[in-house]
Amino acid sequence: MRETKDRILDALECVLIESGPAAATLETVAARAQVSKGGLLYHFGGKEALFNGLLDRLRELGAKDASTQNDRGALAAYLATSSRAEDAYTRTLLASMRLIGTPGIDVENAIADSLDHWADVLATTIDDPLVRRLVMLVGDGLYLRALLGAQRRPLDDDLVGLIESLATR
Amino acid sequence: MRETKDRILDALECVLIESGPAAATLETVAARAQVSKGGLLYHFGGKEALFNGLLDRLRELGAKDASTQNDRGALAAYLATSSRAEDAYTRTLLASMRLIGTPGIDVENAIADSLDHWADVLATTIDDPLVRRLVMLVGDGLYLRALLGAQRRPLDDDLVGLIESLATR
DNA sequence: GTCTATAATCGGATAGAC
DNA sequence: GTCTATCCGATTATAGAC
Repeated sequence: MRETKDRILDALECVLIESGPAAATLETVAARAQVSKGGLLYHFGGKEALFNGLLDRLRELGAKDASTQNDRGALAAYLATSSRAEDAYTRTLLASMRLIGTPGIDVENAIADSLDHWADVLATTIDDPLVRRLVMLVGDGLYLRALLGAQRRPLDDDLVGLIESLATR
Repeated sequence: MRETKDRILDALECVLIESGPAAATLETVAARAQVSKGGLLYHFGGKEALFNGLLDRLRELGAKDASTQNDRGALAAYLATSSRAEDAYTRTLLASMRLIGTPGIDVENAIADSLDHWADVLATTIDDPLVRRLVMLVGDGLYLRALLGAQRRPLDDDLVGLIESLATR
């Protein structure tokens, strides 16, 4: 069976995305991961440690994503990722966003870093820093909509085309 | 002295923005508003009612904003608003965003409506629906950054210029 | 490494005085 | 309309068995 620690973090993501931070009690998360409260507390010393565990995973996945997609069409990849919640990275990011404002952990910085790391990836494709910032903001907007739970309608091809025409002019 | 109800909602906004939803207990909010827990509960029957009170305020301010800024340069107004947290509307919106994922109240819809109402305002300025969607997403991105607490650097004039050139082409 | 039981705390909500 | 006192349930965390 998969590492218990990972299973617990998966469970945390589920609970956060489905029911929000208030529902993410130790007991609920433990039950979802099929361990007892005590079992969970063996792996994560407390609630803060649990949440920080999620942020660690976010940083990990972010780094992996960056190295992978450096070569592919970065722009298309970025816009696609922002509007899709199926891949592990986006799931973790969305779950982490539910923790914004939790005292004692630096969610905001972890997320901002995670978003900003795309700027480096995009730099290989888009020369104009102004256009790059525009594209970043569009991506951020897509993430906000995803956070609001908007049905994840894939970005119109037309809109992608418009953005690409800017990126390559 | 200002209406107690309003003072309580002001206090709620402060607590939410400064310390997040977990810190927004009845006691903390009441203290900040300089009333007792009992006093707060006289005006809002419970926690859900309190939170819904904030969403009501959001809808109210949104409607007011819409009618006011219909005539001005809507695009510039929108982009400016998104990146500023001083005005009442943006404060309320940012505070409401901290409630995303709270069970029992429909924060997500209230916020999505609030953001979408700008689409109508922008329609008076931007004909192309594609460009309009692009501008909306940029605005959404600015709000996400504001939620993350990014120092609210005013949007570069250059970027506004780029967007305006799209809007009027 | 995982469990059960329990201690200690905190937060929401009620009742009733003023 | 506002306060204090109180109750009750939920939640975090600890202790110790297996």
